[in-house]
Amino acid sequence: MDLYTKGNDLILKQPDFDLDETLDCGQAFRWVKTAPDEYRGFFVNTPLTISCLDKKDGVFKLENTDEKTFFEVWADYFDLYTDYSELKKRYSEDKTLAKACEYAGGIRLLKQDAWETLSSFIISQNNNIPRIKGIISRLCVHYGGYPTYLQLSGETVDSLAFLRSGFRAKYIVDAVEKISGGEIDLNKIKDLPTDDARKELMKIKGVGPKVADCALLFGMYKLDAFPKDVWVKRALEQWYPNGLPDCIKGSEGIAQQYLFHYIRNNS
DNA sequence: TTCCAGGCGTATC
DNA sequence: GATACGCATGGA
Repeated sequence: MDLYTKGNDLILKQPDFDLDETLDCGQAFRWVKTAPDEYRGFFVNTPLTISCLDKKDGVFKLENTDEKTFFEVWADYFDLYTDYSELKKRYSEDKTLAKACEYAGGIRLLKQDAWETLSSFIISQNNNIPRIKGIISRLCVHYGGYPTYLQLSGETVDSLAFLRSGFRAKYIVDAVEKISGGEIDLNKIKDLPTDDARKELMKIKGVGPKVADCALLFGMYKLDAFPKDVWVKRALEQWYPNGLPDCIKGSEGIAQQYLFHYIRNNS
């Protein structure tokens, strides 16, 4: 990571970072492509416009932010303190992962907000990415930003009908009730071992193993969480009938991102 | 029209 | 514990 100021812009030099592969690969749903190699989005409600000036050298322009916010928010969000070259080198001991890392070497894990991630992936179940984005967009337009669980407390299945989220509305309501009521504490869950944290999250209706693992991985940075959606299940059947390779141990979740993206775009 | 989507709750064995 | 089925919505 190398950050400097040029006029009114922040310039970031960062290898192993591709905007399309990272911001539009199904781990976050609120980044909007505003031009080729340019996205606008948020960490919760902190805005950023980011564009790539030089793909080969990994040069990015950050607008609508400042240096203080970069170090408080974005450096962590984009996981810039992790060496992805090193990670990919380790993953590439496995032949399939080597191909997946080569296919989309600019994927990074986004370290997102726990509540936004949990609620977004509740909405994601048995749903496709364009429609997930639509539901979350309607939610944010309605509240003028991504709503906290406190803002949502008091909403009902009927009052959330404008989302057109189908059967998922009742799950959102249950998550809001349990979290705003104190029955579930996301900050405490963050500090639990992954298996215990998963059990806690699954007390919420509509949160099963897959949604829980997405919240654990993307929202609580539990790297050993390994969400198994329909695509990853296909990848496991096709490439790993005898189990996952040892070279991903300790950061299974990041390897999962490469596999998810690879099989989704090559089948 | 039918099938599918970053699944899960419920019923049944 | 495993398996089968329904579920809201909308795009292909």
